[in-house]
Amino acid sequence: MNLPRKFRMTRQRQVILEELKSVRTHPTADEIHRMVRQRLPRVSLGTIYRNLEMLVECRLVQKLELAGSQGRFDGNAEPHYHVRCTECGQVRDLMDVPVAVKEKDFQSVTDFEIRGHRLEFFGLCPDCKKVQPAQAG
Amino acid sequence: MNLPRKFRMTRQRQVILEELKSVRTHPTADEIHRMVRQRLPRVSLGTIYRNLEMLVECRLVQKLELAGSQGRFDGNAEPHYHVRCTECGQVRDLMDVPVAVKEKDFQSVTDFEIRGHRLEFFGLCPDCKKVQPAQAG
DNA sequence: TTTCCTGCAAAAGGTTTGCATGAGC
DNA sequence: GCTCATGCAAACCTTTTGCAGGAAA
Repeated sequence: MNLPRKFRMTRQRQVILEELKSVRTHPTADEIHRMVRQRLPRVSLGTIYRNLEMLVECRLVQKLELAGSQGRFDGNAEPHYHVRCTECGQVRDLMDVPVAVKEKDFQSVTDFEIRGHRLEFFGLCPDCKKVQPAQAG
Repeated sequence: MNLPRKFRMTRQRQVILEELKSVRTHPTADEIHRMVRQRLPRVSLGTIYRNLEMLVECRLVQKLELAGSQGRFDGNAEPHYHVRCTECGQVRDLMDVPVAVKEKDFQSVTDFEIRGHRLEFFGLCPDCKKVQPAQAG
């Protein structure tokens, strides 16, 4: 991993990145803190936040600002969509989607200059689907 | 406005709803507090939050969980999309969009049961566009 | 040996909650 | 009069920040 010069590759930074790349669960800062603490027990939550911010800036990681109070982080910096389970809160990737949102199609109905978009699906994950099978209220 | 029985129509509740319906700016709780305080000077922020939560529950209002730290509220409870200015933070409606996101198209790439989606555009509002006209970094 | 980075702890925002008083119905 | 709702203030939760000591390069 080559960071832009001026940044140092510290042990904390390296472990945060490794842990984040190793999961597909889009953890919160607090969850990352718990993961990293198993390898570096003295790491502080402040360090997690500062490093995540830097990794986002370097485009090694992306921050997901989905519904819900906490920010989540994705070790895959490529733009892609997500589904969130409204019951248990877990977030998963939507890869290889067959269609795309074309920003051009929406440019005609606004005087804003559109530069990007964010699409998030919500519903029930396989496990929560078993518990609430049908279209409950 | 007919609230489900058990809820009372208090002056505070009425004014909050009126103010929210009177604007198209999707204000934050704090902004609503300031608006309502011009008519009810002693209203507290806690009351604003409690009432907004209740109005959302009654589907008279919708809460927008867009990027950015604060929740925003929309007096139009019909589902529709939004654009947010990345410079000044203002949020506007996107009405009469020519195309729609079809959830069915995305169902094939996930084992979640999709029940809804959220689409948010971001870019520059007309005013901020004047200041940063082109594709600045 | 110069910066940058860390751990710690406190502060900062936004939102929620406990409690005694006040007001719908 | 019975509840529900309010104002106030404190608590809460997530994220940010100040600082003195520590470690990359």
